[in-house]
Amino acid sequence: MTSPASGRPLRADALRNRAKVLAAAEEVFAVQGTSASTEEVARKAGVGIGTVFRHFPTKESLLEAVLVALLERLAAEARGLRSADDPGAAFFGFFGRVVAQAAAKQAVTEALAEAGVDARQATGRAGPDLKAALGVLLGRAQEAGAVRADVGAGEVMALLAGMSYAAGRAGAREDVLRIAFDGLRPREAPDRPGAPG
Amino acid sequence: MTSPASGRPLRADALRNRAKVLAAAEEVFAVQGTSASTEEVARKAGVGIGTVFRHFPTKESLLEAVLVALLERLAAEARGLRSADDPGAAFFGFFGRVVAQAAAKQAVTEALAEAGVDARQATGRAGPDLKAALGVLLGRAQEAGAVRADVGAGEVMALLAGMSYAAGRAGAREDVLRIAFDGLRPREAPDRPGAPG
Amino acid sequence: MTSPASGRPLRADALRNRAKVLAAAEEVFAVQGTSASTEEVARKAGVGIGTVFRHFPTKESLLEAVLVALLERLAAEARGLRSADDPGAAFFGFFGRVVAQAAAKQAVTEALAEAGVDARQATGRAGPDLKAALGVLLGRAQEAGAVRADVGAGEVMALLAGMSYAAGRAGAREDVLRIAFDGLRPREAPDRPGAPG
Amino acid sequence: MTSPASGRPLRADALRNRAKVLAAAEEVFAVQGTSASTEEVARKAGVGIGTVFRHFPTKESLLEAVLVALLERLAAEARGLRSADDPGAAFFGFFGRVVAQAAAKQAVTEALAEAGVDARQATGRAGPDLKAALGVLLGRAQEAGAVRADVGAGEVMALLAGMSYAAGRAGAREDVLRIAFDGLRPREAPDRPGAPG
DNA sequence: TATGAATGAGGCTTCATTCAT
DNA sequence: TATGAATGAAGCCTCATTCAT
Repeated sequence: MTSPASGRPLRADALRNRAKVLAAAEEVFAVQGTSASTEEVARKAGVGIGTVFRHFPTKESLLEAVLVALLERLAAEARGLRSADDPGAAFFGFFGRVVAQAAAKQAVTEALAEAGVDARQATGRAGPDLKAALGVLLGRAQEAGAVRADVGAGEVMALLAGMSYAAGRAGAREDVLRIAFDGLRPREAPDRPGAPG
Repeated sequence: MTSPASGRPLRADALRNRAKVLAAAEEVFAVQGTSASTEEVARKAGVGIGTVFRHFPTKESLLEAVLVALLERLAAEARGLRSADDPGAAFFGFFGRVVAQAAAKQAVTEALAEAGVDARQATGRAGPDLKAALGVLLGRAQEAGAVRADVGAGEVMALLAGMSYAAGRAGAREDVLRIAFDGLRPREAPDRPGAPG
Repeated sequence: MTSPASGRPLRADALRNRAKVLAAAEEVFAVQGTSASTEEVARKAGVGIGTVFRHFPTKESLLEAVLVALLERLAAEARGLRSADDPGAAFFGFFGRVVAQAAAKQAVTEALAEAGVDARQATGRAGPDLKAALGVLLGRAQEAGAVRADVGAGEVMALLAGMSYAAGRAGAREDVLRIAFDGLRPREAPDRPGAPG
Repeated sequence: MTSPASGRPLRADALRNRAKVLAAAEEVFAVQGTSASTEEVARKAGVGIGTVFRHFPTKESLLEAVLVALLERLAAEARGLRSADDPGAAFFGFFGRVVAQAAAKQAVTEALAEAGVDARQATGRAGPDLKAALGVLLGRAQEAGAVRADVGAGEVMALLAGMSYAAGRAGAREDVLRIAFDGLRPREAPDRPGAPG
């Protein structure tokens, strides 16, 4: 997602501008919600409004780019945990960090929801990419017995979106996450200290 | 919520119009989101734009009224289940129906979120009312051993909002609810180290 | 100006309502300017908006009625001074009181201006009536040598409107009136008792 | 007053548009009063409504700009007469021309009134500037014995506003001005071409 | 006749998008 | 390519006026 739809690679300065705009948009939308004006984004980025529209021909496309960037970052983080020592901790840790981020940036929640809506469309490859990376974490956690076997990546994505929403709007956080985590754990309490023989 | 803020009760025809507007708003906001125009609401209600503003002097006040109406309806339903035979079924059934509604009406989710944000403010008494009614269902379900004892109404509200969001946006539904419900049920092995972090 | 244009005399209660509306309009327009809403007038009068429009079919007609009432009152006061002992004092005193009133009620200035615009039209008989009454005061003051002989009632009306405006908007009052009064006095008789007040 | 509040000077074409809008506003407000619509101003200026709001973010700010422009023009004219040969003629001539202008442009009267209301606030520096320039003309005319010594610039401003109002609304003009001028002249030197012999 | 609810034109303002500089 | 001025559709809201109760 670093070149324009047209194909041709951007000049270095144009690329830099694109990045500035994207960063500004991320922050502005995070703070003011997605109804913030494009002008505001331009101001924050220190470029003219025309430059914003040159890189993102539509406000919607700008919004999409922000969501894609967020999803890509999450996917990258998930991929980095692919071979963590403790698969359960990796999975739950990742889940928790995403929700914490979402509490601060509404756009994260939207990105997750968007990605969940069938995991294609607007966000292009980013949704499926995240889902795949999350699927790997999930699989390993399931193999390790830390997560019940009968849930799939799709459900976890949805749960993630829901918890992110709850974290951002409704005042809860840890308490609600605890419920979701317990719901994700194996019912039988497989091999965990403290369970019956 | 059937008389205007000003005082004196409305004439029968005015009351009818108020209801028409409210119903139209509910539907319009459900379908198009809360950014739908007031004009659209008026059109759907079959009244002039002036009539909408006579009853709800601000778009915000109209939105609030819609949310309050939704919350009141949910609270009423919850209160109706106060003495249901099977407290567990009552609680989980209610939870599930709310989420199902939310899948169709985005406004329900917003109402829940709004209500959760400390349960006062914009939605007035409606938020706390729902929380209280839900608390009763929860308490009985807990007494009956159908729900774990260490969760409160606030967390359930937040979970409800999150699940509603997930249901409406991310494509899931029953599968995700299953996880949440399992998380709410008492563990077979009550005390167990390892909470989310 | 106590019966409707239609002819038929009003019932006692209707007449009372008309008066209430007129009084309310006078006060509301005085305080908020002529852009105050008709609804506000109805509220102040304690009647329904429909009643206001029954008596004054147009906002403009209501405004006119207010102006006419003011002019009639001024004309009546002027007529009451017709045979005052000191014609000069009567003339200047009247002038000063009108200006003082105008400082508080913007509508007075508008009434005078309206009346001056040819002294007919909108305000009907009221403009000419005031002009005539003022003319009498002026004539006697001129005969008594208190006012220069080469000014007519029309010019005095215009001067009155101008001073009223100045008094209401620009911060002046007595100082400016003094200039106008000196301008009205005969050149030949420099010092003379009776200053503005 | 040729650059926007924001800072940086406007591009040539933008400056031209700003001027067009201002001129149009001046004319529209002159003819229809200050309640004329912004849309009308845009139409008259031959620009889109958005352009008007880009230069003047509020209707009030547009109105203010018009008043300021008028006051500045008057102040400039007054300053140009600072060293006129005949101070009396300069003073009275200026006074008369202002009133004549006001007869055509209602906005002039409002500008003067606004400026008189303490000579600050809305019109910023423009009010005091005019008052100062007028004060110079007045002072020289007083030194030359053409104007009585016991009036100040404030009173003259107020008188100017009043006469402007009278000229625009009440039908008078020269006759009324004559009264005001006589009121301004020194009492002691009734008929006077050029001063004492 | 009185009431006040209903109406809708019209006003102000915002903002995504286009285009001349 | 970058800039930011210009555009105008569209949104919210007010208010004079009409009309059913």
